Amino acid sequence: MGIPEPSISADEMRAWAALFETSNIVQYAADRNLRDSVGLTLAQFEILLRIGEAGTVGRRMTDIADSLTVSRSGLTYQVGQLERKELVLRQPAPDDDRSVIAHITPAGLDLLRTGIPGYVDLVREMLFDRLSHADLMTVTEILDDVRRQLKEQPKRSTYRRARRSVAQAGADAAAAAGAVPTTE
Amino acid sequence: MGIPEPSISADEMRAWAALFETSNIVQYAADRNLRDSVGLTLAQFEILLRIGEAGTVGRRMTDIADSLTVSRSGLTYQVGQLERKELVLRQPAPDDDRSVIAHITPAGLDLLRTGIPGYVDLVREMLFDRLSHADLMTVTEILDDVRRQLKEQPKRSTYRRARRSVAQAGADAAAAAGAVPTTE
DNA sequence: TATTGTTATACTCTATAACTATA
DNA sequence: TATAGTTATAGAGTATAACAATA
Repeated sequence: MGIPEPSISADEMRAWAALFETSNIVQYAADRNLRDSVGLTLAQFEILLRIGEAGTVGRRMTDIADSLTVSRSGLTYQVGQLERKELVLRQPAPDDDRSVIAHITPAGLDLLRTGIPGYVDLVREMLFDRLSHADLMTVTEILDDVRRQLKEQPKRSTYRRARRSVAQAGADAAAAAGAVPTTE
Repeated sequence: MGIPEPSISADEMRAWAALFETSNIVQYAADRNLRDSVGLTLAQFEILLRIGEAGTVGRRMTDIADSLTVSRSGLTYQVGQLERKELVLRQPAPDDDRSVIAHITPAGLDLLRTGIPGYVDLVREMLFDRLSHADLMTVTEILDDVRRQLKEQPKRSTYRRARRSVAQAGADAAAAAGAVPTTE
């Protein structure tokens, strides 16, 4: 009766549900928060963060795409949105005429300065205030390791169409990680 | 120079990045996998899972919306898609004439039977094969606790528009968790 | 009056593939 | 030939608010 018994253990499914739901809840809240505070979606804010982190040298489009859950055409669209708001400026790369470097503008920097504190507070309130520091470190160690493994995979921007296996879909998706502000 | 120093510790930010990216990578892969194998998005598959889990009694629309990252109008749209594919059937609730109960059809059950093994395999390959059972249990305990706390918040379906604080956005988002197949 | 669910509108985003230009 | 990036098109999804019906 009902759906078939999954071949995965109940423990594993609870783990996946906890990871999945916790992450989604916080991401959803962050998206709402950022739309209100700075008028960008979480995805756009992350892109801007990546560009802002690069400082004055800017960042290549492909380089950005490789670290995010966007296809290259999707990135073109989103960076276009940021450029329309004058938060970002695109310029041809000096060394490779095929490449484009995205630079953050003063307005873009201002927006980051406005948005980051709320973003960071939200994540802390929803996540870290509910965890001991020991638990925090434990989760980080474990998940950071998994994440690193998943990212050691073919880049999404280089991906070429072909019949996909589950493994390939996984490998492909490894490049689809979202950006997050780093403290360094 | 560059973006301002976040007020959150580097440890905390690494934790958030690990959680965020790991979850996104696997979700992205699962979405691709399910589109290929059964022609549904991950979001649609989750909705179908929730309805399927309810068995022959079906499940109220609001009840479904409260456990997912969809607004009620969004759920109406997605369930409409599922109904168009004849995977689901909507009927008025016998006890409350305002309510609608979604029932899974035989075709819907077949689709779940087809899609679940690949979904489950993918999650295991990407996540659990890289974790010891002890680590798995540790992460689950910690995150499951956080998730439960986040979900003890006002329901999304009941949400009424108002000026939002960060805390409210968080509370609101607590209802936005994604569904995951349970083994029981 | 509050809740359930749907609808309508407009908009944002994504997928896909084709296309240009450079390496 | 492969890579970088853009574009074009169409379709999918979302947010918002308004709406009808019932509690």
